[in-house]
Amino acid sequence: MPVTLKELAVRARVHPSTISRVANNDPSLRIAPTTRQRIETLLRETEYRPNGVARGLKLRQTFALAVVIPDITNPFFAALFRGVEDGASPRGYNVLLCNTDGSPERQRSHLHSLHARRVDGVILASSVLRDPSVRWLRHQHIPHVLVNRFSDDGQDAFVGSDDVLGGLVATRHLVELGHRRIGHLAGKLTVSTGVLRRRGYLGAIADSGLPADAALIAESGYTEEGGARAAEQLLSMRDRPTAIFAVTDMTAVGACTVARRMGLRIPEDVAVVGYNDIPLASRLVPGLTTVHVPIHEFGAAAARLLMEQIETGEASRRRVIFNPQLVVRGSTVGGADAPVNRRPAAAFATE
Amino acid sequence: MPVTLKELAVRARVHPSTISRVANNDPSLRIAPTTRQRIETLLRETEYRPNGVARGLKLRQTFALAVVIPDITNPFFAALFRGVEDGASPRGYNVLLCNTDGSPERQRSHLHSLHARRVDGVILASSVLRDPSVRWLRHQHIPHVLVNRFSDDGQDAFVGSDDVLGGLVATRHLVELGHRRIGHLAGKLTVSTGVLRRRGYLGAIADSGLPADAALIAESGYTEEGGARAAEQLLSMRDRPTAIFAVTDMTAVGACTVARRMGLRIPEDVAVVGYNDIPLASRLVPGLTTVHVPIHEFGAAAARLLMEQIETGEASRRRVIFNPQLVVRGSTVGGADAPVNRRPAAAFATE
DNA sequence: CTGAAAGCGCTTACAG
DNA sequence: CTGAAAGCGCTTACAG
Repeated sequence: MPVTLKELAVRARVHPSTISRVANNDPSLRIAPTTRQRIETLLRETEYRPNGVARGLKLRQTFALAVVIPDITNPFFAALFRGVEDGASPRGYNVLLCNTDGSPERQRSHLHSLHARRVDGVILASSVLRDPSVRWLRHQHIPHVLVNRFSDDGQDAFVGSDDVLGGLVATRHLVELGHRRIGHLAGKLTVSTGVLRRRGYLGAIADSGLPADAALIAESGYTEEGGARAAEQLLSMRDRPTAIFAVTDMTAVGACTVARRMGLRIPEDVAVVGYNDIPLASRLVPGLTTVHVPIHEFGAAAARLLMEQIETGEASRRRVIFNPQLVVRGSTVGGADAPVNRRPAAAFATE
Repeated sequence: MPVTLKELAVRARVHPSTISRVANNDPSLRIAPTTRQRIETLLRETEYRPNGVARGLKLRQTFALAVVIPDITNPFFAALFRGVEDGASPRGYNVLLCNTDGSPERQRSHLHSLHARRVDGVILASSVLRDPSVRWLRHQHIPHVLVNRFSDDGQDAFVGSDDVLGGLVATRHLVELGHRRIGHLAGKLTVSTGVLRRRGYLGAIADSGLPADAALIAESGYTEEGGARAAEQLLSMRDRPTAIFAVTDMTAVGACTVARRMGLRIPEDVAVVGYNDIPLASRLVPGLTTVHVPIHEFGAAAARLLMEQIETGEASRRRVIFNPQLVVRGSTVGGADAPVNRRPAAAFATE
């Protein structure tokens, strides 16, 4: 059992409160230098560290944050988590990690458990539109920040990218390469990224004067498997698309696998664009053209926004929106994977 | 502010302890059915959930575990974490995640912080041999399990693979393919996996009757960059190796990148074997031959071993050692990546 | 059958 | 200059 204030008090022949004050460097404490000396030595000898649980009960602050995501084995969320920890850890917070696998029920149950644990705040990257769990967070006055996906527009602190713009530049890139039939592996209409990236796609098609064709949109969800399934559907059409914009890199990976299995060459027979620029994207052969977003920065910015709420005690609706940037690789332009590695330009943040 | 026992007691006109007993389904409680009814309704209406911090203080159990790893963006550790959470979450534990980036100082500081927080136990995957932090965990009687790497042989609960055997089968595979000069990207001698996999490599070389050549061993550490650097050194030799066994998949990835940049074909000019079989390994082109270990199971087994210690209150030195299994892909055998093997990997990843 | 009390280990406003 | 007390929100052995 670690040493307690009470035990130290006995050994130093002072009151426990005095030990506490010395340990916490209470500036209002006037104390005989010799007594302070004695206590400080004792503190060092015993390596005293206040019991965080008792401290948390008294102070009503646990210095624990939580990150709730679909799945940490997706590289996107791993990078996001690092951003959060790198932002929060230097300021004394520890971070809990909860995976939902996209299940609203698991999300709900995790949030209840985190609330019972009195975490100081929650970063949520798994929300859907009009998410009951997010509304519950607001109702409970639990400091929270949504990342990547929002729930009710403008109602919560949020960090993400301009998904309409991202969908637009991705699709416009394909238009400019001369593609006339461009398919879209679409996210769900219940998720903000799904709705907005699709809107960007449709906008670019409209701008280009190409005919809109609903048959070119296949809902893939956000999994590699879903991407494979939806791509198979598009690529089996009589008049199949020569290019595909996928709502995420993982769905794009599924599409590439299927294309290859169908004997189609990338990019000659079908060009593919993803979204997020996860580390995997540049390692594929050919490299995956994708919309770069600063994932690590998402996490760090979310941590900042969250700690700000915790420290001021006020809920915030601040939004940090990063500018997405197209990164061209071999999956759309043959030879773009030249050995010389191109670095994505720094993204611009608006706060 | 969430509702407390005291407030509920006032509303139900009973003593707080009675509410607590009803909420916890205390079997020794004899209570008038009508009173119980009244209390249960109140509990439901208010969605009462006991304050976990207060509960933790009283019960001396926080139902929080911690996972300490070098870096969650390494797919190996992401899969490991999932295993832990999947094992611990159904039993009511939440899991904290701490990244050390391989720094002993960060590891130490994280462990101190976790101890102050009174986590019920720690799963540590970043230990070195004779690790002072691990000794500190033992000294503090903090339930802990080491994963993948051990510190002092047999002194702690441990989950891992037979690293000597793994190094042996990987290297023997290259010998059997006819390679006579086989290089090794070696882990550090301060880390158990580094020492043991190297021992397996040396054993296979000795068994085959090939001459041992110290120049064929280059220390890479465990990063992709380290792998690239060390591989460049080996592949620049006059009498360069025709095959390389890398201590982990990530270092193997670094080696492949360098080989390609030097104009060497894989596997024709240089064959490469990794270790761990991270999800990335099967997606590379060519696929990476590697030593498969059940990463998710590592995490789940570690969680089991840890919860066992927590629940019995006794430290354990139990060891769970998995058998490594060679997986042959295109990085050592041309054509091993035949399309027929190329099902999309089972993916539960969402973005 | 239910209540009153002690105590987990802290912090801090108040006394003296 | 330091101590004594209250209280954060629970649980549980003990009383009645």
